[in-house]
Amino acid sequence: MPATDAHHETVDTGDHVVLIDGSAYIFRAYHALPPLTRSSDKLPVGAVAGFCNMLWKLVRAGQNGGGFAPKPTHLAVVFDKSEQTFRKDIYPLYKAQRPELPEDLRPQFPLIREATRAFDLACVEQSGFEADDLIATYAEEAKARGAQVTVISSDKDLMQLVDGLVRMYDPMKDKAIGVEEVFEKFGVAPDKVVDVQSLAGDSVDNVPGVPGIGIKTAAQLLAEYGDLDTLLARAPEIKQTKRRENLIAFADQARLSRQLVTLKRDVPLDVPLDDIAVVEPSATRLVAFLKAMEFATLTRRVAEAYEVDVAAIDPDPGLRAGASSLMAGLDPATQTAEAAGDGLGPRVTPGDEGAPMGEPGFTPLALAAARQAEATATPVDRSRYETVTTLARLEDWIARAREVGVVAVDTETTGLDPMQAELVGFSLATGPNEACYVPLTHKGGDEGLFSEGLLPDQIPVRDALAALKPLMQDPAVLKVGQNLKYDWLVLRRLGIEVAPYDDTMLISYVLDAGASPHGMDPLSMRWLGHTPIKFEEVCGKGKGQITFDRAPLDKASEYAAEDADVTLRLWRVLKPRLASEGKATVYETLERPLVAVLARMEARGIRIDRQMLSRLSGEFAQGMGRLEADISEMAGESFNPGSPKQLGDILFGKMAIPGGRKTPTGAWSTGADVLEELAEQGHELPRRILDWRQLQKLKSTYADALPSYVHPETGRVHSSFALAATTTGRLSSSEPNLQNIPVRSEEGRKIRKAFIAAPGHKLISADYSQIELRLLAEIADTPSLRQAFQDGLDIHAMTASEMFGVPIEGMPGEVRRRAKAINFGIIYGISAFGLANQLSIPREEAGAYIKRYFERFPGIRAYMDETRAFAREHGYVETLFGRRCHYPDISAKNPSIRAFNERAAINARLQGSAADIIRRAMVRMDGALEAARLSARMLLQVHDELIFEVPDEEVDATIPVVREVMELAPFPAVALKVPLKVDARAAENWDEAH
DNA sequence: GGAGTCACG
DNA sequence: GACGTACGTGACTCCT
Repeated sequence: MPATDAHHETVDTGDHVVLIDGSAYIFRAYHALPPLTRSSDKLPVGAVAGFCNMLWKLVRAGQNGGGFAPKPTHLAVVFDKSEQTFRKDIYPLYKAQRPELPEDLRPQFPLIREATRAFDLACVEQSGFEADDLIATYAEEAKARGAQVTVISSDKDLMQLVDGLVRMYDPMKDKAIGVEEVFEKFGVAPDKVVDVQSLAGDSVDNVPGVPGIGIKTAAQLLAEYGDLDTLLARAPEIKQTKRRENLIAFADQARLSRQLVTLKRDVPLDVPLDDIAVVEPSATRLVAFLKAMEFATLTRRVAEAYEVDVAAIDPDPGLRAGASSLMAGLDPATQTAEAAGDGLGPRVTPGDEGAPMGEPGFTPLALAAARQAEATATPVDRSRYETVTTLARLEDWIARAREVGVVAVDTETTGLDPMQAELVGFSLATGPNEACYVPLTHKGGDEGLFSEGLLPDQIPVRDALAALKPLMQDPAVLKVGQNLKYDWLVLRRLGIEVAPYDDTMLISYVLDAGASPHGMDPLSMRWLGHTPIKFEEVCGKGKGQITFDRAPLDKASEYAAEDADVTLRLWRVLKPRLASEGKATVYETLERPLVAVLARMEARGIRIDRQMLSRLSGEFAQGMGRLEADISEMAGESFNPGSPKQLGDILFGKMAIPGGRKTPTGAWSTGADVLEELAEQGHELPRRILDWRQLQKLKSTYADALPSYVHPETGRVHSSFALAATTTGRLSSSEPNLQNIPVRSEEGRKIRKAFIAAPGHKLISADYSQIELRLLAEIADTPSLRQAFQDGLDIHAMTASEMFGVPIEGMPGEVRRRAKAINFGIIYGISAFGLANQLSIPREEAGAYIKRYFERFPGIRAYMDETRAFAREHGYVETLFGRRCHYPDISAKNPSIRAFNERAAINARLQGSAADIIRRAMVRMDGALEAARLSARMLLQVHDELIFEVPDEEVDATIPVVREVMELAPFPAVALKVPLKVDARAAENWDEAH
């Protein structure tokens, strides 16, 4: 090893002093380099590896023509020592926004100091001073002695040091920064950089600057006025009103900023400049260190250069795997961060329209990766949350949200129903652990006549909402929620329409439907390795549960702020996956816009005729009473017909009727199919039971329950539509479920008649005809089926004719019924057993039908085989529009589980494509109606049907618009060969419109 | 809280 | 030849 000039101690002309900003290096390396871990124990060492490679290149400079000339004669790695610096003393907010250190970065700090020592290089830090001040002081002294200086850092705060003798060097971009580069960045020479920074401020370090002045303006002003002091003195001359006023009003703030950004060049150095001379390292010690780190390549290189035997040197015992406590404090989230990082390639599937670039919340991949890492690696620290009690602090948070451009929002209310719950407070998050809760109507104080029991120190609701509203509607700030439709509705009732927004639940749904749940707690566990506070821990559960406004405020505040914190972290992790997995279009076209569409539908609600339902309830009760009398007489005893257990005992025990089946749990099966069969054999009791059950269902689930859902103020029923509930992309409806209102039986349709239009209005029902069969013809590419749809044939009759050779004219009903059952069976991923069951025919016969079907309609079998194979290989299937439905058990060893998943996967492509189509129609519907100046409003969606409420006089004009939007919904994303057909009708009630 | 049943597409 | 089935939901009632 050719020796460095070891005699070199006194710095003078011709020397090259290299100063490395250690802390900055670690951060940049951490974010720029892959999350490398030591293989034996997963110790994170990415930054250390980069650092060692850099040091090696530096000390080897000149030996192999390396570009870092001249070779360093003096070198120090400089670190920040403590948080408390003179800058904090003059301005406490300085660097107050610094995020918590990522968990897998923290252990790398001591390692980097170790690495510096292993290279026998100086490691410098001094309490009370930032690394930048030390660097400035060394640079200043070296320069004074005529030496050349290189500062290894890309920190703009150091750019003020650059001049003819001092240059900077960006280790990540491998790029030198001289006077010219500084001018490019700041628009001024290096000696004016401080003045620019004093004016422009710095949001990262919390340097205030002068409002309304950025780097460009600052440079321009300085070009005109020379320097900061002159500018501030002559500020009254400035023409632009706002700028002039700000410069005068914030002159002191500018001067304070100058104190903050000006580097101290006269720190009394603990380690004198002469002591940082580069000396030859001990090859043994260096190799021992590198070996302990398990940097195979570098270890070999160093050993070769020094001509030492790697095998003869033991890894540093204090650092090698298992011997150190460096892993302590690392939590499982670190592993998650690595796993997540792996999925982050720059890969974007062609054809995907990608994440919209100009939109708030868009982040370049590299930054997204850094944020993602930070979100997962920074442990949740609830002690850092703030409970906001003053309007001024709320304004601060709102300003911070504007600065960041992305804010997570969560509302806390008195209940689960967004149409009725009252707002209690809200939380915001702008970064990991950077979250607050704003309590508004928490109670617990004395419930006096005037105080309403409100706790003190809460911002008046009106003031808080007035402050919040502009942020929630600011087009430049992305609002992130988890199940945002809830918060959207709560806020809309208070006059706030949130936009633009993202929903982490929906992002997860697009990426992982069928693979994992999308609730906040499971998402937090899965992606952050963090268990949030449970609602029950705050409000209790069961009978003793209290509303959120009565919970202890400290606990409530932590809970609420954490929800926003976790939501923002999830967004940072999940959002980049949309682009990298090619699902941004699915999210943007089929999910996100539906939040507002569905929220508006839910808010409208639908009118019901309570009197009619009450009358029906009485009718049903009478019918049940009569049946109960018959039933006890036939059974010879009185029992509860609603108890399957008791009924089973009566039918198959006491009466000993043969042909009973057992449920999977061993109980007698008394399902409708079983009772139906017994009834056909002539048994009277099962018939009565079936009738009784029907009435019981209609009475309890519909006639009695629906009126209880009528909203006290709107007088209408507001269902809730879930966007992320099914594996296939369908919506679901609940509380009440308005997607299963009876229609198949005469008695049941009486319920449907109770859904009515407002006075002067009609209900329009528009439904897709045979949409899933049409999609089967399309996706399975079956010409005869396609032709049948193009010719407008009766598809079931045509199927029957094709299979059984019966002419369509005069076809017996039974023949068509069988064909219809087969068509449905195909959609469900047919099995001989299932078809046999459905048609009550022997399995062999059903098998023969299926065989016949496959022969007559080539393409169907291939479609099913292909779908099975694809699902098996990928674990998911995709709809026509790219929605993914996951089937993790598709390769289960258990044949029945496997077959079940195969059928579900086959069905999912059809059901899911149909769901996508109606979603597209819904997204466009409001705009189309508005463009046609129609006031029709969507009220409900029932999978292939949309229900509207329309003024009488607009009915005729509305139907064609609705039909067109629905029939053309697939375009332009997909051009179907098979036409879609929509039937639409208007009437006073839902039954007659359908 | 799970099981059984049944309403819908 | 196993295995036990049509696909996707939500609400109500029993009963442990």
